[in-house]
Amino acid sequence: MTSAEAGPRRREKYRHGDLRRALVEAGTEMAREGGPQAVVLREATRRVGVAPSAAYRHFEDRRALLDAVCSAAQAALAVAIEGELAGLAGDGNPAELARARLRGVGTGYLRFARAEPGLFRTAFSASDNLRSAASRDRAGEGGLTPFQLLGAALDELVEADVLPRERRPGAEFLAWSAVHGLAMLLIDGPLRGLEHPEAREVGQRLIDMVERGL
Amino acid sequence: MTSAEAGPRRREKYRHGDLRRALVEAGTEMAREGGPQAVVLREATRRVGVAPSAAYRHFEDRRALLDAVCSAAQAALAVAIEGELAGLAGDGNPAELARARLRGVGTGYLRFARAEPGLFRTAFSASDNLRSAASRDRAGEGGLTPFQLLGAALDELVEADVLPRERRPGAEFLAWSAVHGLAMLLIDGPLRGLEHPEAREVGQRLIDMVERGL
DNA sequence: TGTACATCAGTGAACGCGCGTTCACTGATGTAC
DNA sequence: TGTACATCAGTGAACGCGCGTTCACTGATGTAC
Repeated sequence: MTSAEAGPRRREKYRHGDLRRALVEAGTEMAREGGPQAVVLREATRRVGVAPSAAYRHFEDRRALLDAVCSAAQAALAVAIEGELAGLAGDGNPAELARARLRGVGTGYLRFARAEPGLFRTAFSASDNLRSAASRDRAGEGGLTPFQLLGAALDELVEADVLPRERRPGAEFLAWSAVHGLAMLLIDGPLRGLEHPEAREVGQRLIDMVERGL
Repeated sequence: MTSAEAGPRRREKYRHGDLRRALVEAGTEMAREGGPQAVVLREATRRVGVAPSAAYRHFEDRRALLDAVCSAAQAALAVAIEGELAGLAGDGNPAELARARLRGVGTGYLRFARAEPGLFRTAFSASDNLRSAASRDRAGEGGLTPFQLLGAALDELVEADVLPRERRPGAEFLAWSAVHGLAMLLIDGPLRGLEHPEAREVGQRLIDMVERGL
């Protein structure tokens, strides 16, 4: 920032300036293409145009880079869910809106899994280190992680008297299980290759089941 | 077989006799310890006590070995489910029995995932080649794959007039999604490390949700 | 404003590793005569 | 029953590969005087 001219190729300097971010972005692109396995430290430095050893100024080891990419993937999932929720209009009835928001979380989740299977798989390749990482890094624009977005939707359902309060504790694990499981079946399992309308339909049926069974 | 004495170390021969099976067993043991990634061709030959190249008499490549291990893992899952079903007594009421059998499928599935996370992950690391493999190799004692066991349980539910017939098509994907998703959360996800009573309880709640919502 | 200097982000060469796969081979086995 | 032989399952050495990681280094940067 200081007094650097806003020249076009100012990144071609000896000091990169933002190598950490650049490596995470390269790693995220690789995860998008091939899942967590494809996040290769040497390849990331190659894409950024830097020596392999340079990565060790910013990450302790390969796993630390992967953890950062994993956080980025979770944030991307959160953004996808937020995008799904943003379209929802509250036309009066709060119960209906709360229902629609829960469905939106599920729909956004499934949409992301199908659109970005590599990132989706990466988002769930957590190491134990990551559990203690700042949730900020795994959050979307609104500051909530995917899991927190689901929790918030369930809270709204309780507020709107749709979900009995005594059913609320632990409900996120039930809803998440169903949607997460379907996502896995759609991208890696026996439902792999199901095309858009059918995938969407089974997704809606599943969300129906959750709403009814919760 | 022919005229070999039933000596103790007859396997120490130059010709192994059943190398294919031995390699699949070694690979399965490795999968048990570390999931599909841990199925390493060279290591399998090492464990069996044979040269690496010997594997190529029985498998086209590493992926073919992994496919065989994957089938074995699915068969093990089927056996676990069968074991869960075997304990069920039919004391009259066929509707109750059908319900109990569906729950048994889910419970066996979850039990296996928690008891054998490596094999469980391996069972779902299917390659496209595997889709055309004989279902016999992926089946339990009764000849049904895990998926077919679930389908059969749902059929019984229809027969017993518990599940409306028009709800039956595609129902296996909904039930499977929920249970599979919870299994993933329990072994790799945020519910990792949940101990037996709690894990069992959330499993039962999930199965309740499926029964109610189906 | 000008110069000396400490800092530390990135370099480049090297390491050991274990993998999957290939190839010409060997020798125990069971069969044909 | 005995011998010659074809078969083919397993050998052993070698290959190229790309990985993660280390280490002594260098030189652009910003700061202290």
